[in-house]
Amino acid sequence: MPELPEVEVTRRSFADRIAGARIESVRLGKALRWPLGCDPALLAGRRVQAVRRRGKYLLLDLDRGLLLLHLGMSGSLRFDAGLPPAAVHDHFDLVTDRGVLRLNDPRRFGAAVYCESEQSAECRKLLGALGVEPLEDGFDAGAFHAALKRRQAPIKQVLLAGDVVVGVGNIYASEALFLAGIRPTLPAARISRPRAAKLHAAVRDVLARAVAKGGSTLRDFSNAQGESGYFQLEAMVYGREGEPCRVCGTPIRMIRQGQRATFYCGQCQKT
DNA sequence: AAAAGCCCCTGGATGC
DNA sequence: TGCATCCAGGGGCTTT
Repeated sequence: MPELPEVEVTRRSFADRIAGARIESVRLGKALRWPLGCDPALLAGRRVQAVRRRGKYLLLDLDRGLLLLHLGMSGSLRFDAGLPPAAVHDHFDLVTDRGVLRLNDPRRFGAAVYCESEQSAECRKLLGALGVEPLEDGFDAGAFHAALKRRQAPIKQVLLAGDVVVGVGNIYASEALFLAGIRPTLPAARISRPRAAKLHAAVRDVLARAVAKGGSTLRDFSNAQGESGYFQLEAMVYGREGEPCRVCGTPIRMIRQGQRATFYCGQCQKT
């Protein structure tokens, strides 16, 4: 479910409210992707100072150490005082004096991992290879083009890999390529400078619009206050196999790239 | 170094 | 209604 926009919207929905909160306890449910990495009791008494985002990870800065949270494929966070008792898929509760931060994640691809610091081996293993943030100034069209030049893999898979640019998930990869008029199967290295610039703009545009709208979501996304994205991003191609292209009317095609579905318009994305 | 596959897990939709 | 099959928004790890 969560790509960069959903993670960012989630972050914004509780960052200010949790900043300064004192951790009282941690409750763990069934195992997530990785173990917490420390004795939960060790966290009691620490304070949450800030919540940052790196790619699709959320970083909770504590007065000592930090907590990495990832929503995986099916995770969502809530932060509130007076949450109901933990239910089946609630696998992590950070109980604070201002409320409980709860990770609900049916498929358990998500994670909550404690790191002593951002320089720790554990933290670097998870965050070290991540590419640039698409919505920050470091995302530069020229550098983006140069990075694509070094990759022979299909552009869709390079976008998804996250080592060039982070946060572009399966939905927005298809959407950005449609906006840029680029065929998803095109080897990244074959994209010209002007077309790379167009893709650069498309990635920014689609992600920024989704953040502004409160997180697009095809199904059931809600932020940490339990509010749905009040708007469903109208997908141009994602999930629309066989339906007419919104620009030219040609039926949208679906293919598989690395076990993931890709959608595109054969007419608007000829090369 | 880069690319391609595999796999973790549960639930909902679809088909017989 | 019941059961099998397929599919899902991520990403680290292992193998080529």
